[in-house]
Amino acid sequence: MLQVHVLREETNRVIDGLKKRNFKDADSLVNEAILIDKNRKEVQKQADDLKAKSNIDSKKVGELMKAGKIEEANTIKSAVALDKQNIKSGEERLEELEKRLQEILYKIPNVPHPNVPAGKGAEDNTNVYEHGAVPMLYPGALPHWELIKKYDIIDFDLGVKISGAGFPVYKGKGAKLQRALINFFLAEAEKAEYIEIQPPIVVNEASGYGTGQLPDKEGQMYFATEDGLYLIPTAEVPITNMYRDVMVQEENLPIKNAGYTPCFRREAGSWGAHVRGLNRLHQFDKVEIVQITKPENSYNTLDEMCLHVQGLLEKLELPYRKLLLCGGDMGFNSAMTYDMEVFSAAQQRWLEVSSVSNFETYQANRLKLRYKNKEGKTQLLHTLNGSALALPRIVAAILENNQTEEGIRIPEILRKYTGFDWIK
RNA sequence: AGAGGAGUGGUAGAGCGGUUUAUUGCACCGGUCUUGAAAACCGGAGACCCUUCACGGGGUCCGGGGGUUCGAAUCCCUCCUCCUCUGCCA
Repeated sequence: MLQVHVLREETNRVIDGLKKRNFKDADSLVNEAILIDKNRKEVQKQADDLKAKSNIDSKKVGELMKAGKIEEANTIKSAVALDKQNIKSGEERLEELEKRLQEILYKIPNVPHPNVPAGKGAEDNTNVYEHGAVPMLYPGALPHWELIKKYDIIDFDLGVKISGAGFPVYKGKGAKLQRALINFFLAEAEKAEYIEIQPPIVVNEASGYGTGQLPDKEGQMYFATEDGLYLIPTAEVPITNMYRDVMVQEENLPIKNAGYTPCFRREAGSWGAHVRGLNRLHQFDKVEIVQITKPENSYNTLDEMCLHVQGLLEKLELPYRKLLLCGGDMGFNSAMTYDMEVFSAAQQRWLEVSSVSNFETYQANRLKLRYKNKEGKTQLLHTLNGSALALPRIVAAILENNQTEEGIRIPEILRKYTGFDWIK
């Protein structure tokens, strides 16, 4: 969430920025937040002054009692009791105002970076880079949902039987390919000096709020009602929340973490025509990279993280393009996002396999994630994350792009992880 | 899961209803001394909110929340976490 003082001091920048997202209520929400905050300050001032007075009076009671002046003490006592009433009602109003302010702030998305183009949706994203040639497939080449049956490596029907749609079972070389990719991604992350994390894959409510899945997106997460825990939709949630309420030492920056986890998404309402096979699942595997940086470094870091992801795709010999998302297509929390899409040759479609974002202070403000700068001032840090990478669509592209009449060729770089060169 | 114990500033650890603006040691930072360092001595240190152009001032924070009281780190309730013992189980 944005800081109120930013709304107050940079009102026009915020409102103009939000308009790039097509965010309709920008004017009214921002102005309402400023107004409530002003009100809040007045109420707090009154309550604080009254508290200061009753603190002094209470101390006086103690002194008078000690001196044996019971009469005078009792007079002050009753005065303090009256002040207490007023303090209590002031605090109730304060609490109410703070709650209302918070609710409004939760509704305001992050302000896009100046370089983010305005736009409504996917059609307004900017293609900033393309790499690799689209492979020519032999006649009769198959989409991945046919290939997995032909070679018996992933079984959706079995998943339906034991869980439901969107929970595939990986078998034999399918399972090993999956495991090989995870190991490859983690090894590459380690080379890039990310510390590996194995976090819990269920999180509490506070963590959901910390990274911004709550309060709005609870419908997208699986929820264990008995224990009040959510299944994570991405490793971003547990990993970034490790730093909730943390004051980082400057010499420990930047923080670089990478983690492999399964991810769970209910995908309520997002099932449609293009979601066959591995294109969209309720459970999938992903390696996520997370960085926490000083504000002045975060955009260099965003580039660095993109290049890391691009390197992975190049090593896997997958043709890809890099998109700068427009305001309307960006996630709620993000100030700037690049998507990486691989070309899946049999489907003849671009598939999103990574999303790399800079949240600036938007998450850090909720998380209370800060450091002390050289002047000794406490400052919010910037958080960033990116998929490196999400597995299912990578698997789909590898299967489709590398198919031959003899079988599916495993990319060179993966062979030491899979232990086999072909799926036949 | 049951019984008992405990959660205090970076850390260790006092305080158990009003001289606490929370003792003190260690660690930390600054200074004196020293060629330099160590030791010694002196001094300083937190977070958040409000107020002020600024100096400063006020408020809140002793695991979280609630209560008793004129006044709570201190008493009561509740939740969380940790430790010990018992039970159960990968």
